[in-house]
Amino acid sequence: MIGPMTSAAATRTSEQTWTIAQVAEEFGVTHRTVRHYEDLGLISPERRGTQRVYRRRDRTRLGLILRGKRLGFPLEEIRTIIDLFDAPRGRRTQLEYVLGQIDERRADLDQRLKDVQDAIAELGEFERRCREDLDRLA
Amino acid sequence: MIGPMTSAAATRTSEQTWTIAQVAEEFGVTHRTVRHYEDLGLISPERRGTQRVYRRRDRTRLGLILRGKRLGFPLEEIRTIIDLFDAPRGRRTQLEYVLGQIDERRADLDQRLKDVQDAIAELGEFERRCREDLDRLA
DNA sequence: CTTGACGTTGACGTAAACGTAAAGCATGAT
DNA sequence: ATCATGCTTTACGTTTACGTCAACGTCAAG
Repeated sequence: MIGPMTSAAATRTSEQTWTIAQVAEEFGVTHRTVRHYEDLGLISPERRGTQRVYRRRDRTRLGLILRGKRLGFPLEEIRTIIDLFDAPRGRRTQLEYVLGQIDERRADLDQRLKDVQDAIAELGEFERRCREDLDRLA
Repeated sequence: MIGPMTSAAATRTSEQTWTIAQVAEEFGVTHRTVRHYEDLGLISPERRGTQRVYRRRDRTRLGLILRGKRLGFPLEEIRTIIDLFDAPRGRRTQLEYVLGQIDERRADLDQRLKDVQDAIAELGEFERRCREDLDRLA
């Protein structure tokens, strides 16, 4: 079967769902990787019987996970970060805790931003020198 | 002994050098880490007899390595990148190869830049919602 | 000349992040 | 009914990036 699972006449108004093969394909990872993230508690798809059923929420989290990986964060840290987005924010103390965590994360990301910008700048400078060398050769 | 090695009356005009303990301390890593990078060929300090002698060049490379790590690049890839900076650029074909590599690297870094910017933006949006919640609680 | 303090080379250990079978269900198609 | 597909768990293997001894060299200070 091709395309999202719609279980025929059943849950049409309900949310769209995907199989593990579909999300793995979509995000360019293996099913093993997806299940590994579940083992670590980064995603928790429902079960239709024994099979995993992925919803939009799971795909969103998977996207956050992979972006976090591209930025070099370890999976455990990524888990605490994306859990933060779903954390309860009812009480004032909880909200203040969350806001504190946000500041920590931002400091981390600011460092990454500086790193990337510096790297890009140096690469540009290096390219400029290379082009100079190339011109001199002409 | 404290401070950089100056070998008393000898090489004063020569370059300043450091011991492994000094560079490790300076960059906040262990000596084991520094030697590991050497094993992988990311740095290659000279030897004064049996001991390693680090110069400015080695410290520069070490800085590049650690920044690459913060950006999530594997050490092997980092090696190819920083080797690029020291690559011979005498012939035109070599220069064109280097310029091609630069473009690949830049594409990678551009993706990282977008990732960081997106993450920071989402974090800001999330913080805004949290502050709204906090205001409503007041 | 012996003691530290620091440096060196193995060599094995480990944690993270999966890879890779192996072997068993479940379900639609023939 | 069986057969192929796809999903499942279990479990051991692998790679990366070091940690952690162990055992030895070396050199200035007491």
